[in-house]
Amino acid sequence: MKETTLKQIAEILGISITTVSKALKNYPDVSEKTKKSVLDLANSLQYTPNSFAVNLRTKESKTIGLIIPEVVHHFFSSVVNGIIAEAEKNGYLVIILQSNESLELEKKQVELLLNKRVDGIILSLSNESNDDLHLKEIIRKQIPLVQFDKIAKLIPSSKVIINDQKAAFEATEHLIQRGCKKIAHIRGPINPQNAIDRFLGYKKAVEKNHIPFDPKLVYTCKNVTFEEGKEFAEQIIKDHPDVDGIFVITDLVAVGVLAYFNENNINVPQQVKIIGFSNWFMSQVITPKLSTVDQPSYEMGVQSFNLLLEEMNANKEMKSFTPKTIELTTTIIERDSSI
Amino acid sequence: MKETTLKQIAEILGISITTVSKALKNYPDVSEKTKKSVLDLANSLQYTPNSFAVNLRTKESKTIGLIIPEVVHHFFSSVVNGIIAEAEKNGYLVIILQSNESLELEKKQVELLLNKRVDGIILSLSNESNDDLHLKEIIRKQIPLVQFDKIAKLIPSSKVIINDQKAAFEATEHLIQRGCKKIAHIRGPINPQNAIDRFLGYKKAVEKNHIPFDPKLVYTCKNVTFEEGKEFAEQIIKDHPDVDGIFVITDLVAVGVLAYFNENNINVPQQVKIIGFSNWFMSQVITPKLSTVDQPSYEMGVQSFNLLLEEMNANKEMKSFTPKTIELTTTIIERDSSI
DNA sequence: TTCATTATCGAAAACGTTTTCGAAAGCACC
DNA sequence: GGTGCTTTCGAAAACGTTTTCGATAATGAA
Repeated sequence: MKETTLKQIAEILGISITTVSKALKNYPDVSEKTKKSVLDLANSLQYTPNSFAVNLRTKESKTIGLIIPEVVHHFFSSVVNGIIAEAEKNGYLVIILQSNESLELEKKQVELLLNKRVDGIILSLSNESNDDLHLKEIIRKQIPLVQFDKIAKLIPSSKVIINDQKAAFEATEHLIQRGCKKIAHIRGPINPQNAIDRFLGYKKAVEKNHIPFDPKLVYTCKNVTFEEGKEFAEQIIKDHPDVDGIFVITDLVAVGVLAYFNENNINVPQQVKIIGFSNWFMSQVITPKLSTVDQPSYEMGVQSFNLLLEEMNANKEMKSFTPKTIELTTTIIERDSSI
Repeated sequence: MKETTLKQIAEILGISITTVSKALKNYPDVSEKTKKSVLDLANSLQYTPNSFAVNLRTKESKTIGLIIPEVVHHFFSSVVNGIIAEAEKNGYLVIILQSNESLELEKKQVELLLNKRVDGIILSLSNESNDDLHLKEIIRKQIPLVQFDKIAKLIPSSKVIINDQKAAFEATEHLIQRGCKKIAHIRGPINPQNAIDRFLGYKKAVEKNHIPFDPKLVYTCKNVTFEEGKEFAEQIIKDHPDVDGIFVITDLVAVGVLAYFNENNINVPQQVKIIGFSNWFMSQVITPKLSTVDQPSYEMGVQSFNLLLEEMNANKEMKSFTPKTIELTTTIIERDSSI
C-alpha cells in the first residue's frame, strides 16, 4: 500500500529519476516520447508528488496560518470564509487557530505557526493583546504578515481595516439626526484599537453637535456578549432615565440591549433609539429590526489573503515589499430601532 | 537570516549531527555534559526543528484536514471550535476547507487533503452528496477518517452523530403533548441522512399518536435559509389554514417561520406551536423564544477529533482499528413557542 | 593482564523531491 | 574527419531530520 514515487516510475521505465521529474514538470529538455510514457505511467499508478519532500526541497508549504479570537462569531467566521475561498483559488490551504481572546494563547499559536513554517500569517488580535513581541518575531523572521480588524498599529505589516472612527462618528451622528439629545455608548474592551477608535468617533460626533461629552455615559464591555448588553441596558436606564439613544460596539451586544428593553416595556425607538455595528444577519430578524453599520467581512478576508499573497510572491522573487493598508468602506443601515 | 540547523550546532560544538539530534530528543546514549551544552546552544540560537524535514522523515505532519459545508453557521463553527481546541491540546493543527454544500468541491477538497498527506480527515457531507467514491478513496489509502453529523452510513469509518430519528420523534411528540392535532414538517434537503432521519422521526411520532400521516404537510428545503422559512410559513398557512404545529429541520429556518408569523399577526404559540432543531444561540433571543432540540455541537467536535486520534495512533503502532460510532444525546428545550 | 560490559559517540542511509551542470549522441557543415 | 550546434539524458548535490548499527573508549571483574 505504498505511495508511488519518482524512483519507482524511473525504474519501471528504465530511465533516471531526473528525467521522470522533468517530464512531469514539462521541462523542454525531455523528448515528447519519454514525456508521454512517463505521464501515462504516472497516471495509471496514480502518482502524486510527496508534499513533504516538495516542501523540504522548495522551502514552502503552500499553507498559511490564520489566528482569530473566535470562530463562533458571525464576523470572524465570515472573514474566515473569504480567506479560505481566496486561498484555495490560489492553491493555498489555511490552518486556523483560535486565541479565545487570550494574549498568552495568541503568542503560543504564533510560535506554533512559525515552527510549522507556514508561508504566511493572517491575524486579528485578541482583546487582551497590549503587547507586540510575538508580532515583531514574525516580522524578524521575514514571514509575510497581514493584520485585519483588530490590529497593532505600530507593527509594519499589511493591514485590512475599516475606518472605525469615521463609521462610529456616522453612526452616532445618525442618532443625533434622528433627534437624540442624550446618547450613551456601550464600548468594547480597553485594548483593541477598533474599540478605542469607535469610542473616539462617538465622542467627536457628540461634541461636534454641541452635546457635552459625558464620560458617565460610556460603558465598557469586558466580554462583549449578549448578556452584557442586557446588563448595561438595565444599568443605563437606572443611571440615566432620560437617555434617548445608544450606540453599541457590536450587534450582538445591541441585541442584548433590545432584549432587555423589550422585556421591560421600554419602547424602541420611541423612548430610546439604538444603533449597533457589524450588520450581523440576526439584526434584521429581531423586533424591532436593528439599525447598524455594515462592515464587509467576507471582502475583508479576500483582501487580507490577497495582500498576503502579494507579499509571499514578492518574497519568492527576492523583491522588497512595502506593507499596504487597505481601508474598506462601511455604510449605515437604517432600520426600525432608530426611526 | 537563515534558520539554525542541527548541522550548525554540530559544527560549533565539534560533535556529530547524530549526537545533537539525540541530545535534543533526550536519548539515553548521550552524556549529561554534551546534552547540556547542546541544549544551551540550541536555546541561544533559537533552534526549532525544520518541520518539513521532520515530516519527510517521520511521514507524518501532525496536521489533520476538516471539510465542512459552511463555516458561517452556528452549528458548524461550534463543531470547528471543538475540533481545533482538542486538536491543539494533542499537538495537531487543523486545515479547514468548505464544500459550500457542493459535491464537486467536496471531492476536490478530499483530493487536496490526500495530496497534502494530512494525518487524518474529519468531514461532514454536503447536502448534494449522494456519492461515495471520494470517501472510499480515503479508506483505500488507509487515511484515518471520521464523519460527523451528515454522514454516509455505508462507509466503514468512525462516526459521531446524534439519533436524529429519536430526537425528531421526541420533538414532534412534544408538540402533540402540547395539544397539536395537525402538525406540518419543514424538512431538510433530500440527500442528507439526518434530514431523512428527522423526517422519519416526525412520521413515526404522528402515526404512533393516531394522527394520519399526510405527505402534503411536509415541505422540503433546498437551501435551508431564513428566507425559506418565511416562504414556507406563508405556504403552509395558505395550504392548511388549520395547522396548529410545525416541526422545523433547524432553528435558522424556524426563526424565518416565526418572523413571517410575527409580521402577519399569526399568534405563536396560541394558533400555531413551533419547535426547531439545534438550539442555536439566537433562538432564545427572539420573541417568542423558540423551543428546540439541543444538539451538543462543541462536544461533537471534541469526540470527532478523539476518535480520529485513536485511529491515527492505532495506525502508527500498526494495530488494527475498528471504526466506532459515538451517539451523543439530545434534549428537548421547551420555550415560549410551544407552550 | 584479559575478557566482558557499559557508556558514549558518529558514519551513513534513508525519506522523495528539485535543479544544476555536464556528458553523450546525433546532425549538419565545411 | 574535425568543428560546432542541438537534443536528450543522468549523476549528484541539496533540503534537514531520524535512526540503525557499529566503533571506540572506559570501566570493572577475574
